[in-house]
Amino acid sequence: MDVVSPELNSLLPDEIMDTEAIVMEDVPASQPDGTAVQSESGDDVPIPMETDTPVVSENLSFCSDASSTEHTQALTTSTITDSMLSISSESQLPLTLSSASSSLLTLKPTLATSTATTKTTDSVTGTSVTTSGLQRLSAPFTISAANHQIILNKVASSQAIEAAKSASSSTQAVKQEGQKFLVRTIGKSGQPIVFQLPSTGSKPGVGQASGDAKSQAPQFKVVTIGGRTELKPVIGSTASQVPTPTPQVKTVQITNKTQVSSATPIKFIIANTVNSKGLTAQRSVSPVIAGRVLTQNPPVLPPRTITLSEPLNTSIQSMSSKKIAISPLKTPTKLTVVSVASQIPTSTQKPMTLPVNVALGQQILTVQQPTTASPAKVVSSQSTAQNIKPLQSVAVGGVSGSQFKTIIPLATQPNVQQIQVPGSRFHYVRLVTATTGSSTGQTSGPSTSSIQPAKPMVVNTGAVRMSVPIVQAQTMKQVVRKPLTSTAQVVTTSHPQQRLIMPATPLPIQPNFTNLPPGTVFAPAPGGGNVGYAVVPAQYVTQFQQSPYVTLASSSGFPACSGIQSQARLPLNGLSTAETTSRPRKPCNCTKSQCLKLYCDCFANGEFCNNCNCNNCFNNLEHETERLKAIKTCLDRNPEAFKPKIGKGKDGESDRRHSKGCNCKRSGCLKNYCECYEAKIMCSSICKCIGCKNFEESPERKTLMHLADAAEVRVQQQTAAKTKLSSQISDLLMRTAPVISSGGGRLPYTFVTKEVLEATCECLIEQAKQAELSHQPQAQAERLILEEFGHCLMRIISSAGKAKTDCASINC
DNA sequence: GAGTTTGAAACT
DNA sequence: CAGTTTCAAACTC
Repeated sequence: MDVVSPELNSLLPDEIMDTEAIVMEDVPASQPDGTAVQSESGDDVPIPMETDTPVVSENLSFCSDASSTEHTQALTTSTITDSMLSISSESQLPLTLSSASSSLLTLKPTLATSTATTKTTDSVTGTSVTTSGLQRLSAPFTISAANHQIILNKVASSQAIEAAKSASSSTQAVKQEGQKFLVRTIGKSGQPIVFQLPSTGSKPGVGQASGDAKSQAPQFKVVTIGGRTELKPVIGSTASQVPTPTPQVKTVQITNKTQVSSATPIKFIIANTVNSKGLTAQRSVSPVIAGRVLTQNPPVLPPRTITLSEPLNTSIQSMSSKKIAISPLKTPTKLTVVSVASQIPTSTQKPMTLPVNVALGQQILTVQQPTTASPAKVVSSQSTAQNIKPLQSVAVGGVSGSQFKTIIPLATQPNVQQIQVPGSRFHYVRLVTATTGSSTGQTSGPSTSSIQPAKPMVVNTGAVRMSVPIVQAQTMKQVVRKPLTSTAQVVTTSHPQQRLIMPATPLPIQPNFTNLPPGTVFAPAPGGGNVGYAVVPAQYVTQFQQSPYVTLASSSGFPACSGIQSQARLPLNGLSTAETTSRPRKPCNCTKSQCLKLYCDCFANGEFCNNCNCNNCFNNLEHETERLKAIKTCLDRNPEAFKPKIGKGKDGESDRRHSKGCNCKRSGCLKNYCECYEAKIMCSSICKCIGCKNFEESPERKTLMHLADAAEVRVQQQTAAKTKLSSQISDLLMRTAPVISSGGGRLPYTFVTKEVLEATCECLIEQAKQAELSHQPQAQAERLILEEFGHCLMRIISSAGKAKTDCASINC
């Protein structure tokens, strides 16, 4: 993934982290204005994420400014499950699409002006749609569907509709209700898709659209990408028809733009023309597959990728070869949001507004830029949420100044906010000062934790060491990731005192919470106030919660660090917390690495050493500086160094598999040397092991499994036997003790002297030897030993009773 | 418990 | 990226 440039990153909201990639790529203005929409169906290889959280639902709210009358939106979605799509433009045409199921949605308004030129080119590597001229997105649209596709065409092109309908077996009822279009029975679930238009009804391009429709009939071609039919507009233009250079896109599997072909599922691509300078520039869109920026480089023009939050009207042309891959999300569903700005040269230059709300899974990301353009309204609806609570916030931008709406109400204390990242091993406690408490409480949404509600803590960040440089962002938002079953969260804020948790420079530390080992403290941005983020192991948070008032005033990050350095109970290598808690981590024995390299399991698991046998250990808060440096080094070497190695595999494969695969050569992957075997998973295709025997049908593996099971059974039996014996002894003591103690004598166990104990052990050992010599089964041997132990106890008790009786007689 | 084996991590 | 070295855990005796 390309590194975010500082200047671009400064414009990025922090919500972009851990979400689907959102890329806006701008092409220098050396070419006629156009829009290149790259629909791509790259490989479905999911990008490793910090969590294995599958995103079931997607919410996408896309709002862009088209202050001019020209506007083009192209929307192509695929694999949308429980998705919500909200598209809004400054041209007073907010759209809200809410769809469920895996409908393939294509929203492509035709060009509103006769000068518009759209040309679709295809190549082996991709398909691009180049739009020249300005376009207007206006209602009414023609909605047609074909194979879970919806085509919105402002022009009621009966031809296209009929063609689409004829090709579609699914029935749709397109109903226009005032400013709403209700498309029912879309897709498989029948979840209605609502295209909601602004109440003003002012659709600048309606009349014009009709004319355009006549003069320029929409041309849609059915393109099947990834086995799904996609309608791709082929819009002719009276203007200069500049052929679009064939985009050089990797992993594009669109082989035929006009014919149905089978390919991998296409990605979710939104192409939207927005207002910007240099509208004559042809804009090339780089598809992003699973967070991977696939740059299509025009033969002449360098690729340029801009962020959604970038003020396009000011800096598009000044940037070149800058890409930002926003928020790869670990999900099979790919999302690519491409926004292409175009503007009529003669139109009034208006400040670009590109508010974008992207809700992915349980997240809604909001990107907003101040604008002076006409108000835009984003209406987001989430009608298909299954496990999602009602959408808590809908960020609205596009109006002059900040016009965010629906900020998640925060129930937590303003000073301290806990962020729990699903799948992450760490909790993140946002450290704020009291002066910022009132505002930060509003803007951050730590209440996402469904497991550990935040509790008030007194945090003094003034002395917290800020070790990770973070450049202040223009907008400040927080990413709050929630478990799947939790409520969709939107954390949107424009509060200036919150900062972007994302390096503005290509820091080795990725903008990824899970990459941050515990103890990491984000430094406040220069002038950004004393707001820091401390990455704390989950255990620490738990401890903090147990002690509601914890003062973090130590320069070393946490006071009394030694006192809280108990072993963190964090999910390790894909194991659940319960698994890890039930199996305490082994203490390390590092001698040379100072426990600051991944050789050390403690360090690798993001834990402090505690009760370890290591020498010269630096993996503690006393050596925070060295530790953070080591963390940085590790992340520099491997950004995913601190991520669990065991993650979910592809569909159809085992749920758990090694992220990198093993490289075993001599162990046959049947010893704990093998990380796969150690994790109790089988080797996968990505393993590079030699002589692997750790596969499903392996007889060796089965044998080992049987042996392991047998051993486990034996352990359980022994445990049960010991428990039973203990119970029996306890009962026996309870029965005999009153009798003995009633006379004022000693209890039976007081007769267990050293000599008695040694004699008992000798008896037990002798019994074991006899059992071994007689080749008794282990279970039988254990039984005999236990019986002997019982006999010994009985003799002890009997002797004790006899001794007491004798004593009593003597006393008499 | 010492020594050996092993493979990941680190290094070149 | 490949080969080598380092390292600590796993394993054996």
